[in-house]
Amino acid sequence: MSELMEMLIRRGFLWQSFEIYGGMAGFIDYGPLGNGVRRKLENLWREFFVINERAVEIDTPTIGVEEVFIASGHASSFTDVAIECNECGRIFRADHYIKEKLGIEAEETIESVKEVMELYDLRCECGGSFKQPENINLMFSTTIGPGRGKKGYLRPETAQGIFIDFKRLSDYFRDKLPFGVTQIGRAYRNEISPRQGVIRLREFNQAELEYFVDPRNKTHPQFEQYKNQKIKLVDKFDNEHEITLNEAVEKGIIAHELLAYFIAKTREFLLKAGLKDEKLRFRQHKDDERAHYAVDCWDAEALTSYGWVEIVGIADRSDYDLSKHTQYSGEDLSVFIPFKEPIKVRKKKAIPKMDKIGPAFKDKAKKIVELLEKVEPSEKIELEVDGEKVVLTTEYFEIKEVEEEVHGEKIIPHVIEPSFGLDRITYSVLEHAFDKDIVDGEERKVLRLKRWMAPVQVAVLPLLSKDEFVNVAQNVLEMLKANGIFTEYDDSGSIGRRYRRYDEIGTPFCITIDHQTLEDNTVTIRDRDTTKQVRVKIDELVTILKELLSSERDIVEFGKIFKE
RNA sequence: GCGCGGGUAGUCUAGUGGUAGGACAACGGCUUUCCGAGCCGUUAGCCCGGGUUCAAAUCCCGGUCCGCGCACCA
Repeated sequence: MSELMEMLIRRGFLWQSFEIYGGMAGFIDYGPLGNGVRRKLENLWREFFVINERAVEIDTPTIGVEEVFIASGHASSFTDVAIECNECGRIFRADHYIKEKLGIEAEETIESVKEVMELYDLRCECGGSFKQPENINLMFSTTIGPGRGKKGYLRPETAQGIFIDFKRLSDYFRDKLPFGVTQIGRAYRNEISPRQGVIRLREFNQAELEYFVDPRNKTHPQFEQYKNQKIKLVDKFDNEHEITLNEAVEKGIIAHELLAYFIAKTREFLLKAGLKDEKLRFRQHKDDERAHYAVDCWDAEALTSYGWVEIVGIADRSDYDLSKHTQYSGEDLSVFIPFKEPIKVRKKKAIPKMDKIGPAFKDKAKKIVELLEKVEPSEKIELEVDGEKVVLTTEYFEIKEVEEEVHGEKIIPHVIEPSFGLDRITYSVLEHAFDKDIVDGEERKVLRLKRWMAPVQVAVLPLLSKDEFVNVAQNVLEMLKANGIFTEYDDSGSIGRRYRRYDEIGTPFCITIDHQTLEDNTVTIRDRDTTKQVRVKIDELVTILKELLSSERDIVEFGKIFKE
């Protein structure tokens, strides 16, 4: 185990879930400190992607009824057909294996795979024969209600909950594009072989923004502020670029401005969270790598001890999801976009002759008239009414040219989705912050978190655990807590030992109550990164700490240096 | 899922069939104590299940977790 993981477990950032029952791969518990970091990351995310966008946050169930995932395509594309060798026991994804060995594009169904296997006498690399192909579904399934109940799945992404609520959401935004909807929550994937602790989990935390736009206008008013920023890009042909976002869009490396905007904003967010710029890059998905719903996708990747790890996916999902849900639910999930000026359109229309249609078709007449409205008029019109074919000639309608005013059009919005893996980001932040240096000739472990990301922001430490120091320290502690600062108190062990304790978990500031405190009501603030101390009045402590915690200013600006 | 290697206090580690030992950490105390000081004391462990044996941390089987490789990762 890495030195970092050892510390994270020992100090209460992360633990193996179900540990006393032997554990289960793919699940982790956030201890007090890890949970603190993740919460702070979530709040930072809200600041960026909810408050500072035209966006809202919602919360929908983690269980979804089967229909949702049939429509979304997860029920089929999430299911792989697998074949297992009788001899060596290896399992392959059938379609991949067939393509690799035979060069055939096999359909991903059991029947199709079976056919190909028999036809070509498909064998394993080791020479063994294969068992019957089987479906492997990577969603967790469950039953809603008692008995046979209703089939449901644990959601593999939070996004579907947003798409399903689209009508309500569009209404909430008064049908005006663009708008964004976010959700922060758990999602579940029944990974075959979860590895690398935090990196591949079966239950994980997502923060997703679904940004609905007019497909003809994939721009963003705030793009200005990012367009001249240089960024590291790896395109789908593995070419590396270091160019401005504007150029990337103009050269067609990034499909459009809106994707570029979210790439830039994501980068800004990740840097603010504490990821190191030199360990961050954006990589475009290759054509065969993209999810079934995506037309273009860029990942933010962080360099960690596990290599480059995907931490954010920024995808253009086009109208895939809304169209699918329209199709499967029968609900109209389009948005009416008015033209600036209504336009006049001359067109031919079939005007029904009610006195003929009524007697001839009786109860079907009403439906026929409705359908007639929608079809291209011609001398002879064929319609399908309740599964029955009806042929109409000009006996039943006349063709007229009419002028109509059209005020707008219905379109299905496209959706741009920045999707964040909070667990991976939390871990990457911790790994990038983990450092060692030498203080007074001794090695020290220090977690150089951004101040606003630290789970314990301030530690209050009496120099001696004697009543006169302890009493003052307790008062300072209460004062800081009352002002919303995450503060801990510690009087156990020598002062040096305690500084090390808080360095290790990334606490940016230690307040020490010493002999001089008792004389003049001043305390020292010690900076985690430099170990410098300044002396300030207790009365000014809250104001100074708040300023320090929300900025990167140096403590020496705030008081007399007590110790270099 | 397959193969290989591991699993001993919170952490690291010694222990090849015969009373589980140490270091660090944590906790209590002593020491006028500003960068992991010292001294005394305390808490705390053989991954789980089965088998072999008079006797299993140790040998065997199965499971599980961790690491690595293969496969998988919409």
